[in-house]
Amino acid sequence: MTQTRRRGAALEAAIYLATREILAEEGLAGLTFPKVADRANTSKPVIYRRWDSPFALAIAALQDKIKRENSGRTDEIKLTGRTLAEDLTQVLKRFTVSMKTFDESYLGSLMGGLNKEQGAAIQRMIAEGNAIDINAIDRVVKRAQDRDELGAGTLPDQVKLLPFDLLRYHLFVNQEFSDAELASVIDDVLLPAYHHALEH
Amino acid sequence: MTQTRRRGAALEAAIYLATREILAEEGLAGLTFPKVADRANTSKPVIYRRWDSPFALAIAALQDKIKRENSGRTDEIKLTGRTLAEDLTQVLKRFTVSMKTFDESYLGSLMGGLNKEQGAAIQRMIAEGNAIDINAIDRVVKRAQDRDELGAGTLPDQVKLLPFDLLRYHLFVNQEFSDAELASVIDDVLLPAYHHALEH
DNA sequence: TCATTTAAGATACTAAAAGTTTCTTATTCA
DNA sequence: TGAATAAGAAACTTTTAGTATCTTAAATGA
Repeated sequence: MTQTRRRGAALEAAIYLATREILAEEGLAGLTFPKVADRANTSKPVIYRRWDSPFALAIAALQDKIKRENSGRTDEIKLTGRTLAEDLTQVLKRFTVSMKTFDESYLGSLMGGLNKEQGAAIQRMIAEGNAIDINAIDRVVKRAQDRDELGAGTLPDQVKLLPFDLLRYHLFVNQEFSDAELASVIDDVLLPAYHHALEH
Repeated sequence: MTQTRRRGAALEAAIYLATREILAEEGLAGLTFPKVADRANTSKPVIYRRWDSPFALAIAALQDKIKRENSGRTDEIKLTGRTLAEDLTQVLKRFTVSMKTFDESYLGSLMGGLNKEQGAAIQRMIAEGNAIDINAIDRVVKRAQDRDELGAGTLPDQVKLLPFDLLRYHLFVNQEFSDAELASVIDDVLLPAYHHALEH
């Protein structure tokens, strides 16, 4: 057996990696210091000396990953599109990519302290809710068409679901969504979108 | 001391209440049977006899609340608006209300196995991200204005943040967001909204 | 109303996991 | 090469989850 002993940055890197693996597999609820020490092939005191709580370690581990894989901020992209649509696509695609190493691990790991089957249970509930919400929008659009406010045709499902997704997101992250903001979304986003898709 | 002993429905109601309180305060990670028994002024065996896991109890407790406070489905509302905007407002306001007793407790509690200060830490990160994203959209809009694709003016912040919020939501709930869907959001929602707000 | 059944609750116990202390020894650096 | 620093092993304490047993209150029904 090679008598080697890691320390400093190399040791911390191993601890962060182990932490992220446990987070991915078991979520925040399953993240304990003994498990981390075990998985990183080190000992408990090493972990206890450095961090105060599993949550603090989780934050550190994820920030470490972001630092390593820094894929750039959305406002530092070189924009090369020739149209508004192309520029928006560039920004949002970059955002999606960086989110996948950020939110997915970061918020995803932290917020979703769920395992596989638990996640599946939640998925079903969301799917049921979506069907109901699409229905609701269909009725609203039908009424608008009947009174000749909108032309014929149908909206894409994700356009129908957009306001519900948006409101749910704000509830998730505990951000207030005021009546004024709701009115703005309706007036500034939904109405233009509906009229664009369902012109006379 | 009154020698009274609850059972059946009354007992379960107290257990559900205790469960929801713990969920709200400590999240799913903090939900344990002994804590519930203690808080509901009953004993551990009562809980262990009825449920297999804290997660199962959490689901039951939240479904119980939904059953009690059933505020109706969004597609069963009596629509009375005289315009598309009014109908949309009715649907989305009702959604917001019912979400507050559904998602907020339901998905919110389950997905966010976080306590108060942990939630606050996440809040700060989101706020930082938002500033960056608003910046990115400002640059995109500026370029479009420079090439005379859009007129003068500014978009409301929540309109700028909308696509980012939407993408984050989908990552949260682990729903794929395909390139085609992204393109549809840009073409069918964002472009009409931007043109509407920033007309020549 | 009283005997019988059912289920709640108290208590003590077991098991497992978290967290701590102490000491040894490998690594680093002057 | 020797002193300082930090890693790792191991034994220990504390806490908490989970279980088993028994007593007794509440419901049921002849």
